[in-house]
Amino acid sequence: MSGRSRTRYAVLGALSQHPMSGYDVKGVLETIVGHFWHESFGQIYPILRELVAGGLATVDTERGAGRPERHVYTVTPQGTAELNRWLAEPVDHHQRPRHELLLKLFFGAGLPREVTLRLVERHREEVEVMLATYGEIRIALQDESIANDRGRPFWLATLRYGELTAEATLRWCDETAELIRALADSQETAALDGASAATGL
Amino acid sequence: MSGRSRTRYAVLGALSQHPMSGYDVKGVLETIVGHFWHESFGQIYPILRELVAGGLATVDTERGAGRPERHVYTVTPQGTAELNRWLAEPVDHHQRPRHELLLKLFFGAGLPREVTLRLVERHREEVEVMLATYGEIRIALQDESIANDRGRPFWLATLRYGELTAEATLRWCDETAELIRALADSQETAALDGASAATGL
DNA sequence: TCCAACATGTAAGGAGTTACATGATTTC
DNA sequence: GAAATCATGTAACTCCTTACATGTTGGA
Repeated sequence: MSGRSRTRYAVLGALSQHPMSGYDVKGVLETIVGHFWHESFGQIYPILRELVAGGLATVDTERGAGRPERHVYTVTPQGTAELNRWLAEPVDHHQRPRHELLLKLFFGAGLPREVTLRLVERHREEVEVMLATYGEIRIALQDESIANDRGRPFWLATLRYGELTAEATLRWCDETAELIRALADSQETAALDGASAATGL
Repeated sequence: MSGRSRTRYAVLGALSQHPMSGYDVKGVLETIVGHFWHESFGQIYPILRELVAGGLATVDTERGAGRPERHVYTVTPQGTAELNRWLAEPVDHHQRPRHELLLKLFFGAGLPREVTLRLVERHREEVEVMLATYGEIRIALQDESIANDRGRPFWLATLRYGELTAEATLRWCDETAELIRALADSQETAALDGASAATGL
């Protein structure tokens, strides 16, 4: 019932691909969707229960000899309707992001230049790793088993979003690193004066 | 004491600019920092209390005749040390983002093309608004009162981040809208067949 | 006269993470 | 024999938002 938790829709969305277990839902959310969404088991399992209680999904329990139980969830027509209703709703633009690096830079003028530079360089490395991950996802999406899936163009679009913003971020990192280096020359003495206070020693 | 709440550092950061009230902290966080950070009063006031209790800040209460009380907080040297310690720490890369639009697109292949198109176009409009806001912030940062502030280059850098990623997003929106339109032609019949089921009617 | 801005706080509750608890099967 | 993967769930706790409660000053 509750407010604006989007977890139920992420789970419903995963199930809409094909029936699967809670463990599988987590897997889907971690791999292809992982670069822009995530859910923990602590969220997924209770939600699956709610979905069944609300008639949006059904469960089948598979028992292999001695194997752990496997609960396979299937979306009902009501579940599909509820998912599609939400998908068509305008995006809730209300949640503002929190970007820790930017916060650190914003208040980091008093730090020695190597420290802020390091922050930016580290971020650059992480973005490079992300870009590499996108490359892997792109290869996975070339698999012929999904070549004709009607979802594929949209999956590629979400990937493209990651690539374009990552590339922009890379450019920003280079620009900003350059800026900090340029700043260093004119602030050399100030940085030295302030170094001990700035690092709190 | 707690885990990884960054609220205390955001507040400490605001106070590090100059002594101010809780109301002012909110103001700072909403204006120049607003495009990449936010805090609610429900967080700010308790944190200010904690900061004083922990010796990281001090309070002065201003009483104008009949006016509401104004509590002005000042960072102590320990507060500055604690802030700088955190600022120099590598960014906690652990928090993955949640991008609602991408989630909707990812699972939205079954929707009529106008619906997904609308989602993308709406996003484009919002990004344009953001870019306009950045323009206003840029003008505010040209004010001569802060022209010599050593923080200014860093403030401009955070702004630049917003601009570069917003521009990349704009490009993505155009590309994706084009893609959806192209898709429509080949999926016309499928869209018509599935329209009633897709909208849940 | 009313509204916006200034100003401070608390309480309830929702959202989400992390750690815990448990155990089988498969692969190296 | 160990580690990774498959598999399900709960409990405690943190974080954060929202709503509530209250009151002043200044401008349109």
